[in-house]
Amino acid sequence: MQSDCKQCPFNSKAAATLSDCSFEQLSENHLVLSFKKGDSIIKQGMYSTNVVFLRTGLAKIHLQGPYHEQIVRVVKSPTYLGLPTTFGDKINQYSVTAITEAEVCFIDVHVFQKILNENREFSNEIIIELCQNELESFHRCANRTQKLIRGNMADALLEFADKIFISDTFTIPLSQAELANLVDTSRESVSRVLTEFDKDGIIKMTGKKIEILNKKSLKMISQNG
Amino acid sequence: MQSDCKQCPFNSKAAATLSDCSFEQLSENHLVLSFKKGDSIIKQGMYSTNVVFLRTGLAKIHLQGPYHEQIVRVVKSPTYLGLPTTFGDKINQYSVTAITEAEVCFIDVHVFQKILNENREFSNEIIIELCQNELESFHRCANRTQKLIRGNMADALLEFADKIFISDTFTIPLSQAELANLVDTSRESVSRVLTEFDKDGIIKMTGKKIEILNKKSLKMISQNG
DNA sequence: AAGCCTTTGTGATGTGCATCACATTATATA
DNA sequence: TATATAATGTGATGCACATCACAAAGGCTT
Repeated sequence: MQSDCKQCPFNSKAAATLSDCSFEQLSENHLVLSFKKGDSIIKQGMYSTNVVFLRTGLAKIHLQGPYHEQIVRVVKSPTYLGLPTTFGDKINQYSVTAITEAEVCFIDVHVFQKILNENREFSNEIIIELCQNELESFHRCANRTQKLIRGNMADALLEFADKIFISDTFTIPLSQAELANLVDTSRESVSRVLTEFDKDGIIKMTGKKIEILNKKSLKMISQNG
Repeated sequence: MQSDCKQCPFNSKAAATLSDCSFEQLSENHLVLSFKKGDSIIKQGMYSTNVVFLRTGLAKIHLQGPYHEQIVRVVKSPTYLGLPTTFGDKINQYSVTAITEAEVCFIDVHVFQKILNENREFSNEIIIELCQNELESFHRCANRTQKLIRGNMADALLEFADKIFISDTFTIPLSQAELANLVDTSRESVSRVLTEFDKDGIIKMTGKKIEILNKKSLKMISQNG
């Protein structure tokens, strides 16, 4: 399925700088697919020659660690995915899986490269995004390894509220086992910490729904133990 | 101090694609400085409008974590540093410190940006490098958090041997306290593990010099506990 | 609604490693 | 050469968290 990229409401900031000609190339050389929760969008170890643009929905970036699956981060549309594969050896070094319904554009590498070369602003935006990712990785990694579980769980909840859902009430589209892989703990610890937070009146859990009642406390926990 | 960049023997793969004109711009708009071990090249929190090219020597990329300093990784010349600062808010988000004698070129951002825009190959190379960094970060982070100390120490030693010094005998230009910040442990654990490895005949320590005697064992330890 | 599989809650137990504490050895400085 | 300072080695202790082991509850499927 093709579509007119210029009309796409999820046109990224980077894409906004493209020439009409480039838009046309994009429109004619991409594929839009729909994914259901749990569907694999990018699979670690597989060959691929597409750049992926997550148009709508949420996804998890994850990879096989030495002992268990590791969720690197949760991403929100609109965003590009799989750039390292595209510019590397074409073998996906990580997986991306939809954690909500999602629409995804697959763009052929050669087209993407061509557009990149013909649009300076666009390639600058891509570089900027990659740099931001690098910084985020650094800080995320330092935090995860230095903080205790309660701190990391607090961070995760705050990120869902402030970055992903932009709301203090949300339903995390991950099981506790997945949360554990995101926060670097065991499933059991996730359960324990969440019920602790609930008992302390910091959050309110109703089924899988979470409401943050006391953001200040969460931030305190994030900073101390 | 200026110099002719085209003659620079540490001309990166990326730079090799530059036009003569760009080389001239580079030559006229950069500064070469020498650093001694321990000197700060980039300082977290400081304003900066320079891209840094590490021409010779080794450096550590490090940042302030929530509880203690964290060494993100050790880098080897030739390599660019501080790109995220350049393309971000111009405030350094991490520090870089020389861990051996080092020569460094400071290139003005505007010149660098201009060269980037005028040389597609060059900007492609930069994108590729950033993508590789991202992948490396992912894997490094997954390993560090999942493996036990012995495994992480083994990885560190293997990296020094295979990636940094390209030799099984080397002197790590870091104190054990710094190694601890690199490997996510305590100084004491670093000491204990190293003496363990030495007693087991896996490495031979002579002062600060380390000789890897049994690389197979190190790889085993890296994979298991 | 019955049965099955997945997800979640919670106690009991064990352990890897941080932390503390101090001895010992290198390195720098006067 | 003496003296302060930093870097290392090594034991003893404690604790955060993984792991194990079930029970309970939700969500499927037929």
